[in-house]
Amino acid sequence: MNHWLIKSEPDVFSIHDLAKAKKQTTHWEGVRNYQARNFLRAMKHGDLALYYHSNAEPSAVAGIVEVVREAYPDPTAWDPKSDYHDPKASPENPVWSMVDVKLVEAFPRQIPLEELRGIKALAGMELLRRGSRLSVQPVTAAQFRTIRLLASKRPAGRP
DNA sequence: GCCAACGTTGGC
DNA sequence: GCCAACGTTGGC
Repeated sequence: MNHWLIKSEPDVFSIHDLAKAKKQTTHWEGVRNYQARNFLRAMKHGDLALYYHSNAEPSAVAGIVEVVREAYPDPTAWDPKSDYHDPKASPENPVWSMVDVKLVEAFPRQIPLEELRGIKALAGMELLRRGSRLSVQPVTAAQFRTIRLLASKRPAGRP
């Protein structure tokens, strides 16, 4: 099983929105970066992903989701009314893909980016790379485990 | 709101 | 194929 990290701006769609969604499941549409798309296409049913809130206060890992449907065409790409419209795309040539993800857990304590930066075991994470803005990215099983464990503990350095 | 970093576009 | 200009992402 592979592990991933997916970003969403909570003002657009937060993990709490996902918790309220039908079957706590959503289409992960709107990815318009080829590298991110290729990672979406590599996702397998049952893979787990960290759900990251970007452009948030604070930006943080907010929970975990599970891939419940593997990549298929993203119809918002050829919808001229969609914010995600791409004139290159059509039903015959979808260009872009999406997966379906289902909520596994909304962390009772979100892990802010600043805290992640202080953790040695996470030093190699793509998310922490300077200038990194990839919205779908792989994480190692060890990184995934480290963050999941952090979410169940008090913040580092507090009594 | 600013701006650095990055990806994409298009002229040549 | 190069690269300048532009648009976007996302931390701060």
